[in-house]
Amino acid sequence: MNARSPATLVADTGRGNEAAILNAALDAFGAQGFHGASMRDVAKRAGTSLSNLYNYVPSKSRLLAEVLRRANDELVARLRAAVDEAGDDAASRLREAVRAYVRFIVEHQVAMVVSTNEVRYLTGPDRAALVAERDATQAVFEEIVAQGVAAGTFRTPYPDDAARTLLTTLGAVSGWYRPEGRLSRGELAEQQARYALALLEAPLAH
Amino acid sequence: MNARSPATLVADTGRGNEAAILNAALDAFGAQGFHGASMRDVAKRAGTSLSNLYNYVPSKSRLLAEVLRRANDELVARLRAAVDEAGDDAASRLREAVRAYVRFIVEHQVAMVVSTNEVRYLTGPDRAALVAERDATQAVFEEIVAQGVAAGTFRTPYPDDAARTLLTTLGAVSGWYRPEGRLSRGELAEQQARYALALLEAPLAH
Amino acid sequence: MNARSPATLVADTGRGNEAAILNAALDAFGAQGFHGASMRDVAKRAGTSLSNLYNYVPSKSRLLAEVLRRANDELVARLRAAVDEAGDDAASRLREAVRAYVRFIVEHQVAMVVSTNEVRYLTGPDRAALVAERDATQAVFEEIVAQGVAAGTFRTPYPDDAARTLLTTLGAVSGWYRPEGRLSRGELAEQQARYALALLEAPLAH
Amino acid sequence: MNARSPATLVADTGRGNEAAILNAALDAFGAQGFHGASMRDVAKRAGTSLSNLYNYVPSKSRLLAEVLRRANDELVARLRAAVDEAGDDAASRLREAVRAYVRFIVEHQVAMVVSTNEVRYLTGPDRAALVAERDATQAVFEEIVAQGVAAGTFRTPYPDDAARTLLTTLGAVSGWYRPEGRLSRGELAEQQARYALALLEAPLAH
DNA sequence: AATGAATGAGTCTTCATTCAT
DNA sequence: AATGAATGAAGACTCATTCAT
Repeated sequence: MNARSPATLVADTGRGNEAAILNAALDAFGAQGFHGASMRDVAKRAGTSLSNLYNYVPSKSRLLAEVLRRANDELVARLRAAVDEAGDDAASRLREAVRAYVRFIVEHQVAMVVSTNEVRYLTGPDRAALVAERDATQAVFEEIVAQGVAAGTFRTPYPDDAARTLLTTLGAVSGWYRPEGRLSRGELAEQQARYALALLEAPLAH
Repeated sequence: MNARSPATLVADTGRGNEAAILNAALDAFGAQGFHGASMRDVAKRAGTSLSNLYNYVPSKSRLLAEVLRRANDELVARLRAAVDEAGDDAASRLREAVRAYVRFIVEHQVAMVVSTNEVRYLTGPDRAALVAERDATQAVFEEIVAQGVAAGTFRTPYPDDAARTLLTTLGAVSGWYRPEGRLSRGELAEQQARYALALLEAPLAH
Repeated sequence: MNARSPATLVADTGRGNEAAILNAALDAFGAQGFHGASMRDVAKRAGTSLSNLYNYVPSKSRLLAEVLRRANDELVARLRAAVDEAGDDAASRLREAVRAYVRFIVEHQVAMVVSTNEVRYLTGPDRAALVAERDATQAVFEEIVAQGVAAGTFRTPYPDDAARTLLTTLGAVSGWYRPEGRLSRGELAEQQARYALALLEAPLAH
Repeated sequence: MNARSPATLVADTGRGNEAAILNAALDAFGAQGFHGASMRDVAKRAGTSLSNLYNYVPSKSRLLAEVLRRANDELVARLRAAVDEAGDDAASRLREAVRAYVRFIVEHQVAMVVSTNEVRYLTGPDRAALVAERDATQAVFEEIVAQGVAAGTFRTPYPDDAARTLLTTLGAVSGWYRPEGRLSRGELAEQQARYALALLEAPLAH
């Protein structure tokens, strides 16, 4: 799988059509929304029969939940790895976090779109689990912001809301990013990193 | 209607149940999404019969279109008024635009949520019309950014994408704003204005 | 409607297809059982479309409940009327009750069959309501039995269980009665009345 | 297995899961009816997989047939044995037959319930076979009745229908019997025997 | 004998929409 | 402008059954 091509989120799980189904669900929900996509649509995309879906997943909403869980797992893992490998100072850690985030969006745009738009249709424990994972993502950024503010690197007067604002801004990238767009992946990451630092009122070189 | 309380978007139109239906549609689409809400849901919320809906609106998608059009009209009007009344310099015009935007969100949160999440389900001319209106909104900000960059007030190296980023960031406020939240409406506007100026790399007083 | 021909249970209700639907449901449930009959079957029998059913009834089980309720109402009403019109002594009151019961079975055999076999598929309040009505039916007989025992007319040592046994025995008639059978309606009633009196150990003329 | 506790109908057959499956089917059909119970339900109750069912039974309806056949075999066998061991006179033979019947119901209530309610869903030869067995059961009672009538012991004017009425009355016991009920097994048998004799208008000691 | 994956027909129910009144 | 009745297509999900292993 070329790193440049939009990778499918779920690799073969060694269990029949499972991966195909999860990826198909992601695509279907991305293209038509959770309520706009039917289980038949998903089955068609997965190249299997409608009823066979239910050998893998007990319901449509659990299918959404499963797909979102996997997407978030992947995102969180990437973020943590990126931050861990970055240097010590807040600015470079932030930069690496943003880079990883952008990379995830570029490679799994649909996953991000679905993640952003369809979580609201989760209910009960599935919703709670997802919210918890989102909080974990946010915590990564909150910690960096706190560190930078403590060090005097970030001078924003609203550090408390900054991480959330950052995340929604970043997440929104999945709404308009096009592979054939003006900016390369690297430039996009650079741009978003600069936006992030500016938002936090880090001193910038002009 | 007290300006502080969440106002209904559509005031009485002098045509039977029209306003009730449009507002009901807004609420229904906001609560369950376009495909998740049924015409029956809308009728119930509007306090009328299912079939009577079709005396006012020819189809469900036209209902969405109509509702979104009104929301956008209102938003654009407010933005233009705010910018016109502001001073001449880019920074204060931006500040007023952000203020107006935040005020709209606070007063018509559901309208903003629906506007953000459900446009994708419009098709054909309805979609085109809406996109055009959105572009008008964006143009307001683009013009301010261009002005500020020309005047050297905004030093962002990415002025082209800045307006869009600004708008999505602002729009996202509708996703988390709660009337009972920590910040007052004024403080929220102030915060968002500061974020905006920071993003554009306007010199800030520390 | 000739009293000799099997009458439909529900007469025109003045509300569209309602009567047709309820009678169709009765027939369908009678012929194939509650779970064996599909809503499509009911619709077909009623001469309307599947979806139109739901303009009259919210669910399949509520349809069963409604049908059973009406059948029981009719039965109870007939029983009470018959007993009221009978003389004072237990034996003749019993005889009239049995007669009325048999007449109901003959005229509404399917209703009785469904009533006997499909109540078990009711749940919740629908079940409770039906059970209550059944108890009302049983109470009619219990009272007669108690009266007869008190008067010394009925000498059974098991008066407590007699009413129930009587009712199930009578109800079972709906399982084998055939209009073209050996016994006329009157003879059938006479036979069942004699069985009933014998069961209660009333002195019989030999 | 304690004779007092409700025994499973089918003992180990020495063929893998066969007994478990047949007993599970009985329970499932008893709890939800033939059409209300799915093969999946049966498999779950049997503790095996859905597809494994088909290694023992070719279809759902044959499963019902098999189960009913075994139940009836057992019942007929018990009846015959009881009658054979009884004395010569009709009254005591009837008494023993009723006793055996009640004992069967108490020990295999579910089997009786299914037998009563679900035969109607059999078709073709399965149905014919079952009907034949039922006729055998009825014949046992018919013969006793005939004998008693001939001897002047039973004075009912309707001997022809008496056996059937007796059997449905007895069978209905399975519909309301509860192990924790007021009457012991012996008392229940006694009560039903008395009902039977009364129905046949045998002279009773008062 | 046992399983998990697969399927096509069928389940109940809801959909957006139309029509007669 | 307003309603209740009506409809055909589609919704999610389950059915009994088969097949490869």
